[in-house]
Amino acid sequence: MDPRTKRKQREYEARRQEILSAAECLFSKNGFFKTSMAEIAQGAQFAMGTVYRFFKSKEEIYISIVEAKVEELAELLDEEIALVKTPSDKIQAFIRVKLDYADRHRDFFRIYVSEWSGYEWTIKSAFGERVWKLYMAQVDLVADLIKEGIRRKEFRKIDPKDAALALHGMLNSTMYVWILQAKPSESLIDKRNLISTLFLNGIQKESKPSYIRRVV
Amino acid sequence: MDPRTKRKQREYEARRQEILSAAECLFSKNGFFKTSMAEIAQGAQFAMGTVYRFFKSKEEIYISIVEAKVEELAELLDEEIALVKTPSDKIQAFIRVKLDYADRHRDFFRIYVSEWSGYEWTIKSAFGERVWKLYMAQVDLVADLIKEGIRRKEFRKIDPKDAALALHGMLNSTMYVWILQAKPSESLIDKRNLISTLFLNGIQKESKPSYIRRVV
Amino acid sequence: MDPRTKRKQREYEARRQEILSAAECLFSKNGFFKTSMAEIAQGAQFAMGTVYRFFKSKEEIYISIVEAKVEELAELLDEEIALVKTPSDKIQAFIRVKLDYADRHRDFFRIYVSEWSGYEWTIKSAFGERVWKLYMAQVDLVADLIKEGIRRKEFRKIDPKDAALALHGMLNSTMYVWILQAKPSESLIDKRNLISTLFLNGIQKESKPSYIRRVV
Amino acid sequence: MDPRTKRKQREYEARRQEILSAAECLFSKNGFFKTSMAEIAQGAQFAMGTVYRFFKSKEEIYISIVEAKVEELAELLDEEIALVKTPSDKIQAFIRVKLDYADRHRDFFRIYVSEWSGYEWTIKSAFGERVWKLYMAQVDLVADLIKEGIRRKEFRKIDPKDAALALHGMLNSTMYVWILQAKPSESLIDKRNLISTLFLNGIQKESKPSYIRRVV
DNA sequence: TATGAATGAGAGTTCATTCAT
DNA sequence: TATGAATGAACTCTCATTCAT
Repeated sequence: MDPRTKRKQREYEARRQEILSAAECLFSKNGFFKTSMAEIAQGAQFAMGTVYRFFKSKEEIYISIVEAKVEELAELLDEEIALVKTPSDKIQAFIRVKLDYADRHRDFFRIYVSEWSGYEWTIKSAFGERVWKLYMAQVDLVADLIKEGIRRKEFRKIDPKDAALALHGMLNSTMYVWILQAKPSESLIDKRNLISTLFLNGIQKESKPSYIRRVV
Repeated sequence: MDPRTKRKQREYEARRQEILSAAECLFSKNGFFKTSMAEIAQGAQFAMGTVYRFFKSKEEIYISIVEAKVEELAELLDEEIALVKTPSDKIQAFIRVKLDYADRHRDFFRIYVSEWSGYEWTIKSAFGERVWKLYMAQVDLVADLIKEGIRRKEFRKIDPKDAALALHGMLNSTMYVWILQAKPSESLIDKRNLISTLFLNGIQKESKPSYIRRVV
Repeated sequence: MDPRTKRKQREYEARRQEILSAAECLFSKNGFFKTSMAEIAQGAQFAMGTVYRFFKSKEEIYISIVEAKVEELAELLDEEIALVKTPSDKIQAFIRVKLDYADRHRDFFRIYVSEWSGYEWTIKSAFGERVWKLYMAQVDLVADLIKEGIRRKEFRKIDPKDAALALHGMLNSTMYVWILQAKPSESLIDKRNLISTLFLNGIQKESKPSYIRRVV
Repeated sequence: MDPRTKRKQREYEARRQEILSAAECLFSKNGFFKTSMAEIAQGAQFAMGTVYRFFKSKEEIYISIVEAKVEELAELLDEEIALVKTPSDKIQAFIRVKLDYADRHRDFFRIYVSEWSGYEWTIKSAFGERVWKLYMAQVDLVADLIKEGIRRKEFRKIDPKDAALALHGMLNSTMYVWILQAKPSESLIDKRNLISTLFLNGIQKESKPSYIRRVV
C-alpha cells in the first residue's frame, strides 16, 4: 500500500482515538446526556465540525467507546480462557479477567455498567443493538462453559443461560459499588475469590468436594 | 375530620397518582432524559402547570416513583421474611418476594434496575441520596441475614456485604433481561429456584447437605 | 341608606385596602414583575379568585396603589399650600409636604419614583394614563405658583413648566437615593432646606435678597 | 496581527452591535421585562442561539447597553469639562453635554432614566452594581465641581453631594418628559439655559452677580 | 480537509387568569 | 360570594447538528 495512504490512515485513527478518549472521560464523569458535543470537541482539541467527520452523532461516539472496549475485553477473555482446561478453571479465569479489566479501566466501566442496565432504553439504534449483542456474547460464552461443565457432570443440571446471567449480575453489582466508592478501600480484584467461590459452589455438584484454587 | 377535606385529600392523591402512573410508563419506555414534562402532562391528561402543582420538578417526579415503590417493596420484604425462621429460608423469601414484585411491577423495575446501576452519575441530589440509601438498605438486610447464618455456622465465613451485593446483582441482571424480552416466555418467578439454589449452595458450608426447599 | 348595605360597603372597602396594603409592600420590595398574584393573595389572606373580584388584573392593583396615594398627596399639598400666601412660601410648603410624605410612606415612594420614570413604558393602559395625569397635575400646580411669582416680579422670567419639572426631578432624585440607603443616616426632611434654597435662589430675581425662612 | 483574525474580530463586534441595537430599541419601547429574547433575536435578524453566543443572558444584554453608553458619556463629559476653567463653566459644560447626548441617543436615554430610578429593585446583581457605580460616578463628578466652587467662595456652603443629586434629578426629569413626547416641539438642548441658570443661581453666593454666559 | 459560528427546535419552568365547586 | 385548582401560553436558555468559509 502507498506509504502516504498508510500514514494518513494512521493519523486518522489517532485522531479518532483522541476523540474517543476525551469522550470516555466526560461520559464517565457526567453521563451521556450531561456531556455536550462542545465539551467533547474541546476535550479532544478539535473543532466541532471535525468531530462530526469522525462520528456522525453523539450517540455513535458513545457506542464506539463501548464497542471498542467490549471487543478488547472479549478478546482478552478468549485468550485467557484458552489457557486453562476445565470449565471451573475457565469460569474462574473469566471472573479474574473481567474484574482485572474493570480495575484497569475504571472510567470505561462506569459507562459499561451504566449501559448494561441503564441507557439501553434511551439509546435505540442499530448501534445499540450491536453493543447488546456483544454483551450477550459474553453471557453466552459463560453459558457454554457451564453447559460443558454439566456435560462433564461437574456442574448441576441448571439452565446455563440463567446461571451465566446470574454471574454477570454478581460481577456487575460488585463492580458498580466499587466504582462508586471514591477511594476504594481494596482493589476490585480482591473480590475475585468471593465471587468464584460463591458461583462455583453454587453450580457444582453437591457431592463433589468444593475445591477452589486460590490464586495469589 | 371534615368529610369535604377528606374527599379533597382523596382527589389530590388520585391526581398525584395519575401523574406518577403516566410518568412511570414514560420513564420506563424512554428513560428520564428522553421523557419531557409535556409528555408526562399529556399522559396524565393535565396541563403542564397542573403537574407542577404536585411536583416541583421533573426530578421530583422521578424520585417519587422510585421511593414509593422501593418503600412498598421494603415493607413486603420485611413482612415475608418475618414469617420464616432460618436465614436460608429468609433469603429464599427475599428472592421470591423481589422477583414476584418485579413480575407485577414490570414498568417500575425497568426504572429500578436502571436507577440501581446507571443513573447515579447524572443526578446527584438530596433526593438521589435518599433513593440510594433505600437501595443499600435492601442490601444490608440481606447482609444481616448472611451474618446470622454465619454465626449459626450454616454459611461459610464470607464477607456478608459482598455476598449480599452479589445476590442483588444476580437478581438485577435476571430481572433486566426478563424485562427486555417483549413477551417473556416464562414468568420471572420461575427463576426463583435457580437463584436460590445457586446463591445458597454458594454460601452454605460444604459439609452441610444442600437442601433447598422447593416452593410450589 | 340601608345600614346593611352600608356595612357591606365598609367591609368591601376594608378588603380592598387589605389587598392594596399587601401589594404595596410586595411591589416595593420586589418590583411589579417579580411580584406574583399568588403572593399578593397570600399576603392579603385571600384566595386568588377573591383578589380578582376587587381588581381585574395585577396591573390594576398597581395603578390603584399609585392613584390612591398620589391623590392623597395631592390633597395634602392643596391644603398646606393654601395656608401660606406668597408663591415662595407655597413652593417651600410643596417641597416640605412632599418630602415629609415620602418620609412617612417609604414603601410607596419606592413604587412612586419607579413609576415616575421607570415602568411607564411597560404599563400602557387607560390607568397608566390616569396616573400620568395625576403626576403632571402636580407639576402644573408648581408651574402655576411659579407663574404667579413671575407675575408678581418675585421670580425671573423663566418657563414655568420647565422649572416646575426641574423641581420635580430634584425631589425625585433626592428621594430615590434616600430610599436606596438601607438605614438613612438622616431624615429625608432634612434635605428640605437645601432644595428650597437651591430652587428658590435659582428662580428668584437676582436683586431680591434671598431670604429663605428656616422651618424648625 | 493576522488580518483574518482582525476581520473576524470586526465582524464579531458588528454582530454584537446589531444585537445591542435591536435590544436597545426594544427595551426602550417596551421595557426590560416585556422584551423577550425571541424579539431581540428577531430584531437583530439572528437565531436565538446566536444571541446567546454573544451574551449569556438577557440581563447581560441590558447591562451591556447601559454600560457602554454611560461610559461613552462619561468620557465625553470628562473631555468637555476639561476645556473650561471655572466650576461654573464646568457645570454648564456638564449640563450641555448631557442634554446634547440625550438629544442624540433618545432610545438609550429612555433606558437610562428608567434604570437610574426604577430598576435597581428588580435586578440586583454584580452587573447592576457596576452600572449603579457608573451613575454615581457622574454624581460625584458634579459634587467635586461644587466642592471646588465652594472652596473658591463662588458657591454657597451646601452639601455638594446633595446638590449634585438635585442637578441630576433636574436633568433626568427634563429629559424624561422630553423623551415621552412623541414629536418634541423643541430640541432638548434648548432647556440648557434654564437648567444652568436655575442651578447655578441656586448654588452661587447671593452677593455675587449672577452671570450666566449664554451659549449660542 | 478543518473550522466554529449559526441554527432553531425543544427543554423545564412560571404565573396571570379563569371557573367549577 | 369565596375559593384555589387548573390552565397553557410564554418565558429564558441549551445544544446537537449543519455549512459557508
